[in-house]
Amino acid sequence: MDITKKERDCIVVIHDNSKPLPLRLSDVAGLMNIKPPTAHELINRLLSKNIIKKERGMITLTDYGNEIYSEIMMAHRTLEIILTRSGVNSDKACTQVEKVDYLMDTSSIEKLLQTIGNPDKCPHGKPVHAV
Amino acid sequence: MDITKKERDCIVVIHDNSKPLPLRLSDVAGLMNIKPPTAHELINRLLSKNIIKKERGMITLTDYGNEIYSEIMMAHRTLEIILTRSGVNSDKACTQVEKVDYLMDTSSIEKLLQTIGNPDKCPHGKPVHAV
DNA sequence: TAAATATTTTAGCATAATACTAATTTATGG
DNA sequence: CCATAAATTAGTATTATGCTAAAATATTTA
Repeated sequence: MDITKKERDCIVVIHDNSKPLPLRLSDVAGLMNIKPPTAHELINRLLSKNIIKKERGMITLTDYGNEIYSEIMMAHRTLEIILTRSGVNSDKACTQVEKVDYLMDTSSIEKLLQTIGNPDKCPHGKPVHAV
Repeated sequence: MDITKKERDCIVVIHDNSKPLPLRLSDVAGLMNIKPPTAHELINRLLSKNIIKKERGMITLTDYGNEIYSEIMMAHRTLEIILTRSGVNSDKACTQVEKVDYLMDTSSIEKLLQTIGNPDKCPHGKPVHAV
């Protein structure tokens, strides 16, 4: 399943801001700096792809959405580690990797991850295999 | 300067097929599997970005276009080497890397390249710093 | 050179992703 | 039940991508 950059960002925003309470459409709009109708459109696309679900206004990732999130994060942290180990500063590494972490196949990323020694922490201290 | 995936592909096609003769619009269309009007549109975008030039129907990269091409190739080969060294097969590495080689900053790629030992050949034997 | 062929360009249209304003509808809370 | 807040719809816009059909240019060749 291919997703766009905005869909990727939306998945990450929903995952990372669902505690203590699940997000509503207006929260997503606020967090993504877009207007509610734009968020509505984006959310509808993610709903139709079965990546998120909405129950009484509460937006959460589906199991499938969580899988996608985990894959994005695995790629993100793997590539981030590779860049920072080469001397790219953390913030720069993060912005660079954000552009590509949702594009590559998990099978290739897994091989990379193994090569760099299966670290369980990324440069920011978050687990490489997030849920 | 940001370019799109199709613009990236067009730059590569123009560079890699300019010998023995420079390409014409219909050649670009043929090589990219798109119809001439679509190629026309794409070529116009690249002309207005000063990436290519057209003289008597002959399409070539500008100096700026060649710079962009070199950066794409440097990123391509750097990432390709990293993937293949992790055990990803050449063809797979290439298709994965094509998705991202035009998106990342050259400064980060240069650091990666240094880390992997500044090889002057990529897995396919082409120089890492192509002109 | 003139006719035939090939190439390029224009016009018109379509889709997907992104984004907005304004208006309407639906919820929620007091 | 009413006021406010949130969500949705309607309408519009832009950029990138892609098409067909037609018109305009070039090029080639007879």
